[in-house]
Amino acid sequence: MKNEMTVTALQRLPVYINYLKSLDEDVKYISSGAIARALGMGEVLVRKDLAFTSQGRTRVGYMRGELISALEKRLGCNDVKNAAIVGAGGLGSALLAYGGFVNYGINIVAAYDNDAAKIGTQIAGKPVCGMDDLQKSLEENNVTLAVLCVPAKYAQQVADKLLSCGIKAILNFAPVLLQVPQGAVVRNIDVAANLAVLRSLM
Amino acid sequence: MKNEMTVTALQRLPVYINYLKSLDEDVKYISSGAIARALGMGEVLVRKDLAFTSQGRTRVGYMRGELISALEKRLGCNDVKNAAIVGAGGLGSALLAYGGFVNYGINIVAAYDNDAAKIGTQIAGKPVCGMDDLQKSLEENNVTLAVLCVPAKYAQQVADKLLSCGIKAILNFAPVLLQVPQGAVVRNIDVAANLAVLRSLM
DNA sequence: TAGATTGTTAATCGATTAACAATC
DNA sequence: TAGATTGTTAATCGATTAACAATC
Repeated sequence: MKNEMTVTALQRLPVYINYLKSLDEDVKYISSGAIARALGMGEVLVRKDLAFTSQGRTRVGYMRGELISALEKRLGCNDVKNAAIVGAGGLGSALLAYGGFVNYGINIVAAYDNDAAKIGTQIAGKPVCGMDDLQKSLEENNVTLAVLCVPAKYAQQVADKLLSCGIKAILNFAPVLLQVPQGAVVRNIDVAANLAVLRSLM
Repeated sequence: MKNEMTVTALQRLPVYINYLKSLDEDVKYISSGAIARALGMGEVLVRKDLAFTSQGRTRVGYMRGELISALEKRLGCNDVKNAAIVGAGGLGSALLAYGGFVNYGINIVAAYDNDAAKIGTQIAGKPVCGMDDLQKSLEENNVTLAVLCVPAKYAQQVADKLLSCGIKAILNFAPVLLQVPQGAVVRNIDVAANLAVLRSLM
């Protein structure tokens, strides 16, 4: 299993996983051509993306279950990783309650917020913690991955604090380009921008 | 102002807008080089992206306010467009309350849901409507743009209904590849997949 | 066997960057 | 003027697709 894979290709793995899981249970094997047609992609690209799994069998295709497992393994879904939601507003609360992360071996353990009215409460069964003694709390919860759902205005300063307390990767929903030190990883999701781009494609 | 612009380039326009708006008010002019450094991009790419605005002045750069206006105009932020949130669960409710869409001239007018307990109520001052007589309701609200926040299981069937009732573009949060007819536009945001990809980049 | 399918090498396509003339 | 900056043409880089040998 070779490990050189571009981010572009990596991003397609969840797409394959979702599609493969959506198939009827009695679909045991599937070819690159069938996947490509279903997803509107070129079949060579599908084969190239899936080649690392060594699951392809000539004349047969890929065994669905094994392929899903191999893709999940490549994405790191096997070793469960804890994550925290930072900012327990509307979006943060919704993500706390969202069950979709477990599919990728991600365990949302807590939210962090500095609203005294929220601290100590639970949302969707998960505790809302304060931001004092953040480092200790993150260590106790074994969290190095954060989802940042604070207002844009505070995003950079909260990110700075998170990174200084041991967070290594941030999924950022604020429409702000975070400045982070070498070694930290950030991905951005700007919902409003996505909707604006969609509108201009109508 | 030329109009041939790839989706790739189009997606960068909100990034420029956000950055330019974040600058101190007394920054009147800015060069492509300064923008590039701030955003970690190549400066030629910035110039290419901004050339359509005809705002660049040699030796001077771009006048910030005019540049923002030109970018907003290109994105279509000027003619305000109505949109609906479909699925008034946690995520849908959070998006109803989110104020960031107005920056792009998008007006969230209502939510749609088929939970009788929610229909007729308001969330963040916006009405939650039922899905009966959807076509009429969408027409009355003048909505052709929808944000789909229903569980994956129902995403395709709800999308079908939306499209049959006049919706032309869907921002889809369900981890499902929607099958839509020619002419309809879809963009997908899979939050869990994004977090999984981020994790595997740590 | 013949035919369907994989994986890889070479070619193409599209996006970014380099080079540079134009301008103020 | 000299120097800073733009916009565009040509070159490069990276990702996708075409061609094809290998295989069962």
